[in-house]
Amino acid sequence: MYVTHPTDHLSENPVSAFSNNRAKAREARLKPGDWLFFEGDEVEWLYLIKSGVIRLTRMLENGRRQVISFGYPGDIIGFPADGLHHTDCESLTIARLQPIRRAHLESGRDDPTMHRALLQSALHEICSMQDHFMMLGRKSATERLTSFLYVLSERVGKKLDSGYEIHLPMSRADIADFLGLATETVSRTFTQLRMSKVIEIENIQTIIIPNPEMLLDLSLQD
Amino acid sequence: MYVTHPTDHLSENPVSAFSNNRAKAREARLKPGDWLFFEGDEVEWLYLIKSGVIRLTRMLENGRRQVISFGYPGDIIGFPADGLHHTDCESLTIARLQPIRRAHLESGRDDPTMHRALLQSALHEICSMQDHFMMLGRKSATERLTSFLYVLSERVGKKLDSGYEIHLPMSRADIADFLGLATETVSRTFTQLRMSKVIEIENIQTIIIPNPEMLLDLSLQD
DNA sequence: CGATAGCTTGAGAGTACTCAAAGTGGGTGG
DNA sequence: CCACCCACTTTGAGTACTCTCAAGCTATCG
Repeated sequence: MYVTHPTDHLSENPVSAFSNNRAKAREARLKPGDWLFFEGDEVEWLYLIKSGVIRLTRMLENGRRQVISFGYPGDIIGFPADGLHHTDCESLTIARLQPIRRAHLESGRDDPTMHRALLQSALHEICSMQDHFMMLGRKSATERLTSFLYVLSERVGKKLDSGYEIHLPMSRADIADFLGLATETVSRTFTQLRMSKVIEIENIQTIIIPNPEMLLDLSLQD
Repeated sequence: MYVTHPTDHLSENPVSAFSNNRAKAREARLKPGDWLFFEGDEVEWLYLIKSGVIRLTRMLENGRRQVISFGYPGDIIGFPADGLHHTDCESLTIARLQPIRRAHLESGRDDPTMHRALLQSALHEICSMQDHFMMLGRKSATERLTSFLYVLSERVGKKLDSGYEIHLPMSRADIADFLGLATETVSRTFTQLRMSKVIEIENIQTIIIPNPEMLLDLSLQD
C-alpha cells in the first residue's frame, strides 16, 4: 500500500490467481512483531497477504528509517532484486500469508497464470511507487497525512452511516517514516485535522472520517 | 536512473539480451525536446535506451511536477500498469531507443530470454525506487544533490587523471524536481559545493568531481 | 548584438524539525 | 485488582532549513 490517489488498480485483484494454489506451501501465520525477512536475505518466497498488515522498511546507516510500504490483504510482497530482499519485513498484526515460490515469478513454465499475476503485481507496484514519489517530493505535511488517510479509507475503511472508520495498526512513528515526516509533525497534523473536524480520533488506532471529500480536498490543496 | 547508492545492480546489464533483436522494430531516434509518450497513453512498446538521456515526469493537478527518473543507456523505460503509461516522457538529448513489443513483457512464449530480461529490469526498478524513497523522505538538500552527483559519476562519469567529469543534460529545474527541492535550493547547493571545493563547475552542464570520496561522505552525512 | 530563457543570489517568511516535558494507556507484577 | 512502569503520543518552545518572491546575471540563439 502506497499512498496512491484514487485509481482503479485495485479492481484487478490478483488474489484470484492464487485461490487454487494452496498445495504449494502452507500458509504462514504471523503475530505482531514477527519478522518475515531482512534486507540482504536470499529471496526464496514471495508472499500474498491474505489477512493482516505488514510493514516493509529500509534503514539508512545513521539510523534514519524509511517505511517503504504497508502491505494489506491482496498485496504481494517480497519481490527480489538480484535474488535478494532489499527491505526488512515485520508484521504489525496477526497475519496470514500465502507463500509463492520465487520460481513462479521468474518463469511461467509451471504456472503461467501465476507468473502473469506476479508480473502484473510488480508493474502495479512500480506505478504506485511513482505516486508515492510525488508525495514525498512535493506535498506538505497535511497533504501527506490526508492522502494517507484517504487511501486507507478507500481501500480498507469500514463504511459507516456517513463516512468511514479506519484502523491504524501502525504507530505514529511508522506513519511518519512512511510519509517522510517527524513523529511530532504527524501527531500535530492529526490534532489539527481533529480540531478542524476533518477527522475524529476515536482512539489512537481508530479514526473516523465523517466526510471523505474534505480529506480528498486537503490532500490536493494548492 | 534513480539516485541509488553504490550497488552492483548495474553489473547485470540487460542490454545483452537485446543485441540480436534488431529485427523487431526500427530503432527510434529522438532529439532534445521530443516527446515519446504521455501519461495515459496506451503502452504498445517499451524502450531500451541505447544512447542519450530520457526524462520521465509526473504532474500534480496544481502544476507541481516530479521527475520520476532519468533514463540512461541500458535502462528500459515504459513499463505499463493496466496497459497505460503513467508518466510523460521527453528526451533531453539526441537519443536512440530500441523499441520492444509490450507483448514480450507479458508473455515469454516468443522470446523467453527477452521476457526474463524485461522482468529483471522491472524488479531492479522497484529496488532503485526504494532507494529513491529514502532520499526524498529522509535526506537534506546537500545529501540529495551529492547522492545524485555521486551516482552519476559512478554510472556515466568520464574518468579523469584524478576524479570524474560528469555531463548534466538536464536543467537545474529538472534536477530540483527529481530531488524534491526548489530550483533555487539546487542552485545554492551547487554554489556551496563549489565553494567548499567538493565540485568544480566547468560550465553549467559540466561538473568536475576531484575527489569522489568527499561526495560520498556528504551524501551520507549524519 | 539584443532578446530571452535559464541560472544565481538575496532577503524574508514559513514549514517542519529538534529538544524537552507532560500526558496517556496498556501490561505486568505485587 | 490496582498501581506502577514504560513505551508511545501529544504539546510546547525555539531553531533551522528550505521555500517564495524578487532582482540581477549569464549564455545561448536568432
